[in-house]
Amino acid sequence: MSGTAASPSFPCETCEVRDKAICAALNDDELRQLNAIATAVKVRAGGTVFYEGDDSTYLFNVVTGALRLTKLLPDGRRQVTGFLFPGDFLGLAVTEVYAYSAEALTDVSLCRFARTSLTAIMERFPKLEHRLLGLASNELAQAQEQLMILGRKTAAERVATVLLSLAKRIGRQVTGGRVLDLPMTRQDIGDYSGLSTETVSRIISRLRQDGVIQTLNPTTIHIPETEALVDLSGDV
Amino acid sequence: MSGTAASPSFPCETCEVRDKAICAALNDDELRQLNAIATAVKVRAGGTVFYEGDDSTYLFNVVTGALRLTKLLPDGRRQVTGFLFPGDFLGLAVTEVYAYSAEALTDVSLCRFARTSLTAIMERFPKLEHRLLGLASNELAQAQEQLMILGRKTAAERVATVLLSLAKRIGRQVTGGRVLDLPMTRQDIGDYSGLSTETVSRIISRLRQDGVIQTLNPTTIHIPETEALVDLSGDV
DNA sequence: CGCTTCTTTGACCGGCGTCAACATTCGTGG
DNA sequence: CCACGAATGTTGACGCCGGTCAAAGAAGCG
Repeated sequence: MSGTAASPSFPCETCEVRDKAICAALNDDELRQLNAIATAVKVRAGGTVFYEGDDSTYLFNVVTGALRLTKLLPDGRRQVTGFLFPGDFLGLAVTEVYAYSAEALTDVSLCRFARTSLTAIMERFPKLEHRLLGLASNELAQAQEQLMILGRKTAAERVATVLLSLAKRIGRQVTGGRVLDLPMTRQDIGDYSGLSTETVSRIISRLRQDGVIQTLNPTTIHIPETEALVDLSGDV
Repeated sequence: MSGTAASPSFPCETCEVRDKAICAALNDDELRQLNAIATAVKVRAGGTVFYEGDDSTYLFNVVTGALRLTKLLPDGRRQVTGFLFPGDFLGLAVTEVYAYSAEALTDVSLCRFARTSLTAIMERFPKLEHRLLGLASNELAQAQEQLMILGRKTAAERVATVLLSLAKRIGRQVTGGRVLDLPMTRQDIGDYSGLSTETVSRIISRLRQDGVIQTLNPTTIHIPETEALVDLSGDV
C-alpha cells in the first residue's frame, strides 16, 4: 500500500498477510507470478464484495479489515456463516455461483484473483492447490464446530464460544487479560449463533454482571481470564 | 464384490463407485496405481470406523452402506454433522486427528487409503488433489446449508429439509412419487437437525396426517410429491 | 416368545423469541 | 460546536415453540 522501500513491481513483499492465506505456500519467485494475476480491491464499510447467487468469478485474500458472510432465506431470515479477518481466504467454492454474500464490516482491502487465472496458476504450482485444500479443510472443521454450537449449545454457551473464538482471532493481549474490539453488531453475532439480538445483549450483560467480561463501550470487550469463558462455553 | 468377468488384480473396474468419489478423477491406468495403495474394509452396522480425536491415519471411500458422523460435547450432548452414502469421501481433514467419529448405520464396505500414501500419489497425479478440493468445496457448501437449517429454521422446516435432502440422495423413484428408506433413527435425525427425538417424531406424524408423506413403517417413507415438502422447507 | 430398542403420543414447563420502551452512540448538517 | 435523527444496544413483560418427563405401543432380535 505505502511501503517506503518496497519495489513497486512486487508489492507482496511488504504485504501484511504475506505469510498467511494462500501466499504462504509460495516462494518469492512464485509469489511474483501470483501477484501478476492479482488486483488490489477496496470496499467501504457496509459495502458488499459479492452477493449470494452471483457468478463466482473471483476469489479473494483478505488483506485488512473484517467481513461478514451471510446466507438468506426467501423470507429474509439471515444466517451469518462466518466472519473473515486479515489472512483469510474468501470464495473457496467450486460451484458456479457464490453460496453466500460477503459484506464489509469495516473498510476492507482485498487481493482479488480471477478464478480462471488462479486455476491456471495452480496447474503450474500444485502446492498452491495443496495449500487451498488445507484451507478448505480448516474451514470445514470450523463449520463443523459451528454446527455443534447451533445444534446443541444453550444461548449462554453460544455467546461464550463466539466471544472466545473472536478473542483468539482478533483479540489483543494486554496486561490483565485480553481485549476484543468487535467489528460486528449484536445482530450479526445473533445471526451467527442462531439467537436474537436481545438474547445476545442480555447474555453479554449477564457476563458483565458476573465479572466474566468488562465493557468500556458495547464494541470493546475486556476478558480478564479466558478460563472463565471456557467454563461457560460447554467445551469444558 | 462378485463380478464374473472382473480381473482380480484390478477390482476397481467393477466397483459400484468407480465414477464417483475421488476415483472419477482418474483413468484406468492411474486408478490401478491408486488401487495399489487401497485396502477394502468392512464394518458391521453399529460399529465405528474411527473416533473423534483418533490420529487421522486413514481416509476412506464409502463403497456400500450408510454412515453417521458425530461430534460430542463433554457432557454427552451429540451433534450429527452428516450422513454418508456410497460414493462419499470420508476423512477430508488435514488436521492430525479426526474432528468427528464415523459410525456405521448399516453394514458398510469402505475403500481405505493411508493418508501418507494418498499424499504421495497426489503429488504424482495433481488432478487427484484437484478432485479432492472439489469434494471439500462441496462439503463446505453443504455444511453452510446445514448452518442455515440449525440457525434459522423452525422444527418443521428442518425436518422437511432433511427428508428432502435424504430423498434426493438415497430415495428411489417409483410410480407416484419417491420412496425413502431411512437407515438412521429419529434420534439421529434429531441430533442432525438440532431437535429432540420426540419433536422429530411429532413432526413426521403431522406430515403423515397432512398427507405430505406416507409411512409403511417408521423407516420407509413415501413422498407422493416433492413439492409439498419443498413448500414446508422454508427454501420456497 | 420375551427383552431391548425404537417410535409415538400426551402433559407440562422453561428458555428464548417477540414486542415494546428507553438509553446510548454516532454521523450529519446547520 | 451543538442539535438532531438514525442506528444500535439494553432492559422488561409476556407468550410460544420445542424440550423434558412419562408411559404406552411397535418392531427387531436372540
